[in-house]
Amino acid sequence: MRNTASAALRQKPDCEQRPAWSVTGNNPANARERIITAASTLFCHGGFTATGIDAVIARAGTAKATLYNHFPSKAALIVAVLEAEGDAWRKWFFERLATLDQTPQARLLGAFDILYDWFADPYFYGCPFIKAASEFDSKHAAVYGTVAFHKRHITDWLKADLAEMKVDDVDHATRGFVVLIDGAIVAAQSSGDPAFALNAKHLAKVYMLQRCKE
Amino acid sequence: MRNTASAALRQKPDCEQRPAWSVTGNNPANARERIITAASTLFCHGGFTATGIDAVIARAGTAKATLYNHFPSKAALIVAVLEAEGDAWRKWFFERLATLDQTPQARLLGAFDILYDWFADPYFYGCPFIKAASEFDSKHAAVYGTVAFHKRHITDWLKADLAEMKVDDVDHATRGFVVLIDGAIVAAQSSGDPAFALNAKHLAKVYMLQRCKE
DNA sequence: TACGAACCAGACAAACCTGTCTTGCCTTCG
DNA sequence: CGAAGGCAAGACAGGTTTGTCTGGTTCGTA
Repeated sequence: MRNTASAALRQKPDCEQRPAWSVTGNNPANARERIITAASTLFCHGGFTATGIDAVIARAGTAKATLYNHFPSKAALIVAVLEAEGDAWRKWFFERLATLDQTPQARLLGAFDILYDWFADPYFYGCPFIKAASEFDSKHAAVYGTVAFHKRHITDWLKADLAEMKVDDVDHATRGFVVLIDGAIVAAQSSGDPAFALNAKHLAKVYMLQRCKE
Repeated sequence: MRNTASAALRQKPDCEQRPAWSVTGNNPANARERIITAASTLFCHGGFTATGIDAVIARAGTAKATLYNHFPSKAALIVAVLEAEGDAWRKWFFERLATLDQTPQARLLGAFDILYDWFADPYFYGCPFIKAASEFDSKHAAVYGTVAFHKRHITDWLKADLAEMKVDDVDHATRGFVVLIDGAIVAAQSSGDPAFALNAKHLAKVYMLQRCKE
């Protein structure tokens, strides 16, 4: 194997750090959380398949047996990572959302400012669920279950706010906001420019001016 | 290795087919094209890293030496696949775009109908460039070069049409359309519902009504 | 102190992955 | 005809991956 070009496809595990919104950033005594934290960082930066178990335990500082004591397989670890990432992200996002003005308009527009802060984090790595849906086929039911669960949370929130605004067609409007949010995430991640959140916000504002009854 | 749960992370290579827009769908005598075609299908469905060289040559019906005669490494094959996918997709997209009315408004809105047809293809697997940008770190320069090249084509087209429309701020408007297109792709792919193209189209229409000078 | 749970370290097996090389078939062209 | 080149088939090497197992250490509690 003299051809070493494939080494360019593997990542160096040292430089990745946890983003600010993550709860499990510091080193807790609990081995399970250390594994989840290390795996989240490595999976989300280097890819789920490309990152090996050995890299995870090296970063977590645990034994391999400990990992397989907590998770029956790498596939189960991936699902657990996605669940933990979703929990932490939603906690961060909805807590920040709760500090905004109590009108649905203010929340819907302010959400894009929160997205901006997410994108501007120096350790921003994109949305783990979009990554997982990109990397795995839809046949992987467990992975796609976590994707659907997260997306359901977002759409439930959007629907509630849009219904409160008495918008014409709540479902239609919700799907429009899903497009704006997903698009902002992908554009910001693939370009590295967090300002796409503000472009999405502007589209949302124009939409709300034209669509809102009151 | 009695624990076989990780088998759930690998794909069955038989069921994937080429989408309708693909040019290299049929089996040409040329070995290089057969490899590109097979690799495109397998990579885009099963993931770039998770798909092995053996699966590619088995589907292409070639020898391993033939593959390494045409491509120096798997990393080079991935780049070649992305370039071929981009060429074929842009050819399909812009040829369909050319059949639309010759006003920039008609082209910009009609583009979302073309996206709808793309999403509705039974073998739609999302955007290879979004997949690649999700799976690989931005440190992989060759991969990210193809992503930037493709994105540049799209933004150049958007900018030309928006400038022709004499929209207020062409760059700002272009970024808004990038959000709409990326969002429609991701929402449609992760949900399997092509109608997100029409939600994006509606947002574009509202935006153009409010923003266009004439 | 004794005990047990949790954990670290690392050897190990079996499979798989990338990349190289050999052999031989078949086509094409001088 | 004969040489050459493209290609299929597949063995092979070296490394990596997931997952298991053993042995020893630490820590909390009775």
